[in-house]
Amino acid sequence: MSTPALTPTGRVILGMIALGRQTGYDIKQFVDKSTRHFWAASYGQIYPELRRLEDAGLITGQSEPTGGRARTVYELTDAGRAALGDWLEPEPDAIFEVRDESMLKLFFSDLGTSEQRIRNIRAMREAHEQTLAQLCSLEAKSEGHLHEGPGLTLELGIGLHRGIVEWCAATERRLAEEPPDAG
Amino acid sequence: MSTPALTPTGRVILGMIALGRQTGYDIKQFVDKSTRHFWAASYGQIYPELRRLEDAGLITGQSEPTGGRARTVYELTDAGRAALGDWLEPEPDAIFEVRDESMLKLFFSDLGTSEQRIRNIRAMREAHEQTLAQLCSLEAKSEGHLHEGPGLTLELGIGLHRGIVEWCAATERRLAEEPPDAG
DNA sequence: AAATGCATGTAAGACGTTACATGATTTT
DNA sequence: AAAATCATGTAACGTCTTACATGCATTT
Repeated sequence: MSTPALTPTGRVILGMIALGRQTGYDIKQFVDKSTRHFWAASYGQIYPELRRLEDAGLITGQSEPTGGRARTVYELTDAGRAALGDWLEPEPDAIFEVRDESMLKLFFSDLGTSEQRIRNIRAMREAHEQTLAQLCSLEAKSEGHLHEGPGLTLELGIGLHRGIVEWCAATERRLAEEPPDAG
Repeated sequence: MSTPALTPTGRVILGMIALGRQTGYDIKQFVDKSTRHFWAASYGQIYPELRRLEDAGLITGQSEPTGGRARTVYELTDAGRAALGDWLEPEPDAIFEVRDESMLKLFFSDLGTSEQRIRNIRAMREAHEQTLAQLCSLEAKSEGHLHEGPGLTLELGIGLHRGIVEWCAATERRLAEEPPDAG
């Protein structure tokens, strides 16, 4: 028999606490700086989920105010470590979901003008160039840790966004060379 | 002033009807064969959303049974064409979301063994190899339409999944060469 | 006769974001 | 004195998946 399944947000929270993140606020900040590009979380999920994880006995929280400011510090229980260890095991049906509105617009772009299609690809490229720049600035700060988990996902994320940017650039050139209405 | 905003599932439905898909069932089948890898939709969303779009005056449905089997056929109204045209315009803040559980496991993989990390990357590669194979078989069927919308998104999807597969393969080799515990 | 495909739909629950609300501490 | 940061939380709403239920038509 195995430990009960973690909810989606529970997974990232448990992992973050295992990495030493202590408060809901702390977890949120760190998620935004590290896993956001492949696994996001909002306060509206995090705080209720911390309660549920505590009720389930996977974490324990202690009130540790800073001056007059309320603050709850969490750590893993043995059950929490076990649940995290179970979840960490590879599985063939792990979640992989993409929702890309620019690609959807591109998919339907035969319904618009060819000029609109090119502008859509350009907007797409610019958005991914921004994300790429953010990821690259993170990489610069984490020199020498590229064989560790966070370094590996960062490297993969950079590769993916760079791939999209390059495909967009190449496609922009290709479409510009083509006759606008070759039926 | 502009047309009212489309819901997420409304976007793909309106576009699919514009492409000639007539029934909810038809839309679902086609989504699964074309946009699924970057924009999915389920029956539980599609049928209620068809009602809402009709109530909003963006599509009209007619009952056209096949023998004794109920069947409702939809088409766009002028308002629907206008709403679709508006949405088709590029926007810098278009939705782009990824949720990749294998990457999350990889991110936290310092908490497990290095052998587990490699198995995780292998599982990840195998999953994406499957998706890649499916996309490639679609590409084989759509020869000569690669400058049209669906061809472009298919090409991009293939590139992305191929990129992931290659990164996994390269990283598997790299990690196999490394000492298992170089602190 | 059975299996597959066509076709529609709902109900329950899980999941998620956004906006709002509050207030202390620290930095500028 | 103001702005930014630390810190917690909720309510409303939007969205989505899953599982279930039904039944005809076509193919094997």
